Amino acid sequence: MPELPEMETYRRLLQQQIVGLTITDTHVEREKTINMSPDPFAQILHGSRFTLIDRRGKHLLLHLENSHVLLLHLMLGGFLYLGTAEDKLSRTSQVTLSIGNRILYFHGLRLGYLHLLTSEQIDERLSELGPEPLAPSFTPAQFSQQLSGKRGILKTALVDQHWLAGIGNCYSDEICFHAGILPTRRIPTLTSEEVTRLYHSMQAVLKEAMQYGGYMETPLYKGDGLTGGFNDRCRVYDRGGEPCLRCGHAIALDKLSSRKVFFCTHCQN
DNA sequence: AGTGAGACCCGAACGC
DNA sequence: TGCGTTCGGGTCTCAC
Repeated sequence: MPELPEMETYRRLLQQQIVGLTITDTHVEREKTINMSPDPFAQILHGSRFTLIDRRGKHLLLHLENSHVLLLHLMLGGFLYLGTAEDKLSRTSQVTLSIGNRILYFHGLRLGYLHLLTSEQIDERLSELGPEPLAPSFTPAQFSQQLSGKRGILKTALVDQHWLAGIGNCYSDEICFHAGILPTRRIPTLTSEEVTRLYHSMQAVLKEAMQYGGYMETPLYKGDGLTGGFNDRCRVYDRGGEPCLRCGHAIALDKLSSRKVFFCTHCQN
């Protein structure tokens, strides 16, 4: 579901929309979503100001001036909405934060969570994540070196958050399609030329998706013209049976350890 | 090390 | 219309 480009879109927009503003109220409808009782949660947050919105992999980090950090993972189906009290959706929003004259809704956090942590706890929690695919330090040589130790299937590696942080089911398929390489390939069979192509496709696909605001269906706020612009730009993901946009052959849908894989057998090999 | 299964959770989609 | 059932999907954990 929400992957790096979606979370990065949220990061950019929230950075503009809520940094500098103060939390005036909190509501927790589902206690499991947070990591403490609602009372201390409210006590720490109430009156605190957002100083920075950051992202690591698929996690969003909302930094507060009291040195605490809200760590958000949307998992599947989670989404955010920044609106007024009248905008409250009929579906449950597990946590809401009142910020200025608006409310930040955390919707659909079924398996997702919003944990309030200290900066030390954050470092601990995020230390297991692999490198950021778009970090300048993540070079083609680094990518190639990481792949060289692996014998498994390409897609499995791409979606492994410990190995590389931020890519999920959709973008792994989109990247492989862009590179013309089957996601089901065994890593040792990849030539160095193919590894280089994969690296550049990863950069291109993630950057394009970020530029168009990712594929989230709901805008972050009224008038948000960015979020979801990548929705109809997916080339293979969720297009099983539909014609490939490059060659017209039907997009194949397969399963790889209970995970869907979409690819074009004609354009990818 | 890689792979697969099961658990987690609940809205959505489906079947009758 | 409405009730019950199934399914999905990221991540963690535990087997093999």
